[in-house]
Amino acid sequence: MPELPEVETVRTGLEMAWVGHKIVEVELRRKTLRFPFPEDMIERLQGRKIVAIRRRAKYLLVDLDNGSIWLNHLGMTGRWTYDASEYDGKHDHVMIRFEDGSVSVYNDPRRFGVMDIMVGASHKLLDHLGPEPLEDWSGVELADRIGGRKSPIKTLLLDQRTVVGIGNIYACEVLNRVQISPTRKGGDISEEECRLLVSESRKVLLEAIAAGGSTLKDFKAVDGSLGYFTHQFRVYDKEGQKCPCGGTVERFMQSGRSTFWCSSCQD
DNA sequence: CCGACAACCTGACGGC
DNA sequence: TGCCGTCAGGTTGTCG
Repeated sequence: MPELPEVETVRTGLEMAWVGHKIVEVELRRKTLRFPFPEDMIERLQGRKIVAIRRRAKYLLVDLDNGSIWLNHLGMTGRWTYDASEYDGKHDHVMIRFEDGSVSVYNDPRRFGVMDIMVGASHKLLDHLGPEPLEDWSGVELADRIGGRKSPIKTLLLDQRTVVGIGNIYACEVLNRVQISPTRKGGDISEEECRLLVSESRKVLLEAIAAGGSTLKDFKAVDGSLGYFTHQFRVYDKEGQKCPCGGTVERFMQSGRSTFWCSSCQD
């Protein structure tokens, strides 16, 4: 489900619902998602007040009032909702109840999501992550990182070591907007093109955040609202349809993922 | 070191 | 109606 704009949309929603509230009850309906829940996750959350919710890459970092951090990743289909009146959906795996009686439920059909409690400031899953595209990224930085690489630029943009937050939708959209072929080798991308990739990536991500993310099937914000950036897709999931340039959108597989692009304007 | 690929899991959809 | 193959917003680990 979530790339940076979707995670950011969820973060904003959770921030409004959770910050300042104390967790009084946590219930786990199963022992694992992608990894097992930490043994002591329930005890570490119960009785804690949430003081802030941050995002690093596609991870949500929930700051607790004792200094520890509750790490969340939504995988492909993870979703938080609040004020869920029921907690018996087939894929409702986690429930947290706050002091004021409100309830939030984590639902995740494919269970690729992750939850963990960080004790220090670092975590194995965060160690290798590249720059935040909306903060400390630049054309020079990107050129540095992909220089000499033989992998296709599409694959490199998806690699969270190159830059974080970009997934399959936005990688396709950005490459179409800058008219670069997804098959170009990283090492063959000029510094000027890197600058272009950086500025256009930021633009697309910000537009998508403003639209509340992209809803393909099941993505929804915490309050249930849909993401409207889907309507601004130029190529993603548009095989056979018209690219804005007049060409036709094509699809092929790269490293196991579908790439949507237009051979008329991207080269 | 690098890149392709399978694996994790459920559900939706199209073809027969 | 059912069965099978394919694909889906992500990430990790393995193999050549």
